[in-house]
Amino acid sequence: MRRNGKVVIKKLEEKARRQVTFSKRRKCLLKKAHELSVLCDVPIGLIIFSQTNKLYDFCSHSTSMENLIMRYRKAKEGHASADHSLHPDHGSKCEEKKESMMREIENLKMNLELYGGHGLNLLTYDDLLRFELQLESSLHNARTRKFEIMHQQQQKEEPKPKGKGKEQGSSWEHLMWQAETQMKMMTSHRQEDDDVMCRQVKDEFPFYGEEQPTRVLQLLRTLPPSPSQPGQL
Amino acid sequence: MRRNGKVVIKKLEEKARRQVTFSKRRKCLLKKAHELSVLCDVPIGLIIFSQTNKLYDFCSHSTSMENLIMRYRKAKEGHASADHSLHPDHGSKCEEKKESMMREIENLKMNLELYGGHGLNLLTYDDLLRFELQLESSLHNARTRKFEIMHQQQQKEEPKPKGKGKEQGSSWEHLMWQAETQMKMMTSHRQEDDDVMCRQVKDEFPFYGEEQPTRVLQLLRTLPPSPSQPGQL
DNA sequence: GAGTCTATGTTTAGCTT
DNA sequence: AAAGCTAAACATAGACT
Repeated sequence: MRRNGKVVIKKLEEKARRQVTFSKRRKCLLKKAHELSVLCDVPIGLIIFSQTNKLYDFCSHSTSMENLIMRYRKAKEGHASADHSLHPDHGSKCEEKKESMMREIENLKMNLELYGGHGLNLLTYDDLLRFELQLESSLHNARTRKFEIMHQQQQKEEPKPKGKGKEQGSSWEHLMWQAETQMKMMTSHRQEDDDVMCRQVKDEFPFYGEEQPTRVLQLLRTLPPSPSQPGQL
Repeated sequence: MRRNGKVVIKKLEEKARRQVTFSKRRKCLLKKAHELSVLCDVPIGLIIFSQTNKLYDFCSHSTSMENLIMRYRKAKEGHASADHSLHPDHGSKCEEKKESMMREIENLKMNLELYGGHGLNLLTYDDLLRFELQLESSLHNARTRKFEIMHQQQQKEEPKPKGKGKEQGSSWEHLMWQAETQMKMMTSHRQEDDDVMCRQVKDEFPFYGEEQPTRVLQLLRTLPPSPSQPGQL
């Protein structure tokens, strides 16, 4: 015969039998939790520890265990005593952090977009002036760096003529000439209108070509394509 | 007839039916959790929220939900990964998201820092040239916007002289003069050296004065103070 | 441990009250 | 909503692999 009667809900004393039952029923319980969460579209969390301290858990698809714990605590708090001990909130910490990161990303993006000409109209006049100065300073830095590179390149090619102090003057002029030529080459496909050039450049935005090729590139490309050309004069 | 076939585990769309099923199955699930915890003498915690946010929970008698949560976190931490204090868990969901957000922030910051002169040495020469063009275009946009504002301001002050097309020429020159004067005033505290000016400007970086006064300001100020002045020539 | 089998007990969908 | 009914679907104890 199979069963000898209906099961009595009482601790199974035979270790082997207990283990088997645990295995079978646990599986089923997890399955049922899943079914309920799907059928009724509700958040469910289930935590089971075996006697050997192994964890078996389930959490409905649409949420996380931490979120459930947070909600659980909030719900308890509501009608129980303002209580106790252990980490008063751990889940909300995570959520908070994510939100603040989100805000940070928004800000960074907004600021980056300024350089694409987007959102300039949100600046005060004063900030606009400061922005202009900032750009000029950036330009200065970029050009300084450019000449630095060109200088290094040149030194590689002609390994030290003689006294170095004096000669720099003439090679410097050469550098300037070189720079201008290159710049002209880069902008040679530009049309009659400056704005066209601007847009062309913006479409090619990607910097950090070596270090973070895909990440930055991808990111910058997902920024709105800097549509706001400030009104024509 | 009663049943028409095996139950498909999919969200019940009829609200009434969903509610009934939730009630029946929830009761059963709680019962099963209890049975398992007694039969096999294991700690179990079950958290269910109804769609109306009502909490139904079960916790095996020998422990408490808080204790289970603690053990749950410890168990997750153990095998997940060997990293920092915060729970690396959420079955990777939360952590993954945070990490990707972190990466995004890093990228955005790196790009923003370029404008402060930081990290220019990581750019390829080619990217540097493109960056320079980008800056020029930004400058163009900023100045266009500046003149736009000045123009609007001026129109407010002298509400339309006569024919509007021709007069613009002269007022335009006035605008230019105004702009230059303002610019000089802003930069008047500048020292003998350009770089000093650059740093001054950078320390005052904040844009978006009106729209997002604290957020952006705060953020930009937390960026490294653009230390990398490209080497002197 | 874990899977299979099967008789039996339990759950539950669809219904009515 | 809740409670009861009933047959079909499902879970599972015990045995074996």
